[in-house]
Amino acid sequence: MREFMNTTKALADSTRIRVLLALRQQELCACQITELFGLAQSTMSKHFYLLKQAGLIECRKDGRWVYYALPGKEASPAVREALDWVRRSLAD
Amino acid sequence: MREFMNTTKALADSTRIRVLLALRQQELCACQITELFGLAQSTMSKHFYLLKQAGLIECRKDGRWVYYALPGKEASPAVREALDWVRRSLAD
DNA sequence: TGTATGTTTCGCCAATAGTCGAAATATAGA
DNA sequence: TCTATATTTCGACTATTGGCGAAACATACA
Repeated sequence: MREFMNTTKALADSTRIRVLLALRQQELCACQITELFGLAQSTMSKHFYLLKQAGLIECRKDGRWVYYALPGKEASPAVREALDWVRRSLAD
Repeated sequence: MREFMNTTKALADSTRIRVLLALRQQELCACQITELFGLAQSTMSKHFYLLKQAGLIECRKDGRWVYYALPGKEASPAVREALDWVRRSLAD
């Protein structure tokens, strides 16, 4: 329950949902997503943190850059179900 | 997207999730749920409103009482998917 | 080592959301 | 009609959250 609420709260913001949608095709650098959204770096960093906290994205550090992506096969069933639900609901 | 965010926001509160869980077996009167949760009537009324707004519950008025229940077959696919996701995630 | 650049952390502020009590509304029954 | 009870609406308060800029941190490169 605790973990589930963590997930629902992570999904209850349109900026964070848009991040998940942006990552559907390929991983992206934090700066690319930030540029894309036109919000402050610090603001986006907080959104990334919340999504990561919930397991909905994962990150990979490469030099100065941090790349974010949707989790792969290793994701927990709960995370996979959540992401599947988002995908199905916003298939357009 | 707009409607989807409405749903995620409705799901992003543990009291409202608990309402959905309480209704899994059978419909309940507003006063029963309120009694069960120990919150003010006005507080619960607002929670019911938000859940109803999102289509996640429906209500039936009988005299002085209002009965709430999960939506039946007539629910939209979006609503059904959301409720299924909650059910699967909190199956314990 | 020093500088430039990408990212996160930290305060702070404004907007949103959860909570309550009181008042208003609706309905059953005396 | 009057009273009791169930519910909703309203106004206020508080907690949480999204937003920003500045400062701190990390890393590549001159």
